[in-house]
Amino acid sequence: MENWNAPGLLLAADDSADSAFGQRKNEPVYTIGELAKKFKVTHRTLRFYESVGLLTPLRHGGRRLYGPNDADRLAAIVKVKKLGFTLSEARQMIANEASQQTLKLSHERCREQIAFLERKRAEIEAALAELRSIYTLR
Amino acid sequence: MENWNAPGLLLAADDSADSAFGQRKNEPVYTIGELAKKFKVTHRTLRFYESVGLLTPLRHGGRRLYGPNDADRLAAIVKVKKLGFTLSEARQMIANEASQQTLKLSHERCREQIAFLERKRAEIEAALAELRSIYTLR
DNA sequence: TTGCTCCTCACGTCACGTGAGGTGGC
DNA sequence: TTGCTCCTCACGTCACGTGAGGTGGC
Repeated sequence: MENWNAPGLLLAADDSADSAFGQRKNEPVYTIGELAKKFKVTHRTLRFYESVGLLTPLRHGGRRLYGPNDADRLAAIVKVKKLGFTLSEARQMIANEASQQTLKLSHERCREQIAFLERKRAEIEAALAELRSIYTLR
Repeated sequence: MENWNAPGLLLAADDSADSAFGQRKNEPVYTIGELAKKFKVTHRTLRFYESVGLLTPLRHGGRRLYGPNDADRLAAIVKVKKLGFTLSEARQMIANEASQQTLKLSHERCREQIAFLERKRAEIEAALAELRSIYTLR
């Protein structure tokens, strides 16, 4: 693929070529459709993230243009969401970070989330057991 | 507790004493607070279920009075929700049933739900693995 | 001219949560 | 009079989904 960092990997050090808009030059730029496809989200999701200030793409004409910074932020958001956190929490965890790959996740908050997901898993397993008994019973 | 059937158990046959309001006589009646406590739901939830036609309690003055039929229906709703179905699905599954304990759950729909919950469980387990690695890493 | 991708409203969805402001019986 | 439980609006929440109606470049 392109020279873009996969989610979870280190961010290439490039502190010299940031433009006035906070976008690095000579790096990939995506339309909304391209970025949506890359991260398996909808156009609507990207516009929604922008409306709540999580993404701030440039514009070319009326069209949105997403640079590497946007892609990095989106990668972080998607990752945090997969861990079961809300967008508000995502906002805090990726705020003011030089590298979005290093999430602001306290030990305490991490414990809580683990406990929360374990409860959810237990609920799902109870439901599965019940459904399987219903299924084989009939 | 009272002579009310626990969720999941058979419904006592009592087709002789239904009043004009579809409530059996000489059987427990609950206020909204009592029913809420019994099923560990909020007042708001019971009012919401009524607003969408899932429950139809009688009234005494302005106050709601829930009879055994309401309790049976609520037991069924709570059970269906625990299996991960929506309220719309709950409505279909308990519609026009002599006994709410026998859910209208087709083999096909049952399979689908099992598959759905297995996917969710896999997502949760992936998240847990990631969170645990983050937790021990720091 | 036709397709494709993009745009901006703006209401809808799901299952309630959360006040505000008030009533009625012990 | 004070508490307690109940009542009815009605807006808020979360994360988008889903049209409607229109634009712009190949």
